[in-house]
Amino acid sequence: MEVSIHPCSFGHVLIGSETGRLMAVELGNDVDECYRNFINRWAKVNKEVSSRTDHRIVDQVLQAVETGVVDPALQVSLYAGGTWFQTKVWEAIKTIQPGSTMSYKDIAVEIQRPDSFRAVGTACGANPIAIIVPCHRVVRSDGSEGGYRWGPEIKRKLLAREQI
DNA sequence: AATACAGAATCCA
DNA sequence: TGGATTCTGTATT
Repeated sequence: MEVSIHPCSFGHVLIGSETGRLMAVELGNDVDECYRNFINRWAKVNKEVSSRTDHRIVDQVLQAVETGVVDPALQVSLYAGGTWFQTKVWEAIKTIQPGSTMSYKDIAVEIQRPDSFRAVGTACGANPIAIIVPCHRVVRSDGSEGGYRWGPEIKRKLLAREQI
């Protein structure tokens, strides 16, 4: 996987890609924190890391991070390192449109496991592709925001800028 | 083997 | 209105 780290309006963002597809997006306050998050998340998957950069993907991700608009041509891979349950959750999250939200319960129903809403929360926290897989659009069924792996402030900012 | 989580429905006071 | 109880998948201890 080709990994690079860039400054952005949320601090720093780590971008990982492989064979032309986006594999990882991590946030952090500085380069160290980004890389630590990345290592922790991918510890179980034996992946080679190179510092080569896929400029096309980096450009697409940086634009998405800064504007919230994701280039439809961006190829994303959800199938590396997650359990079956997590993969289903991420697939469901990816279909949430900008400006709209779903509850953890909604996601659970969507993946045919209506009682696993609590586990859905855990799976969201394991999302390897920040912002592009819009786990910030998953909120509590009572209307409150719920938690966020990279800090509730970022979740609030992301939701606020998408309000139609 | 037990606990802790980015949640939610239900029961009971 | 608010606390305890139960449910679920994973990681951590």
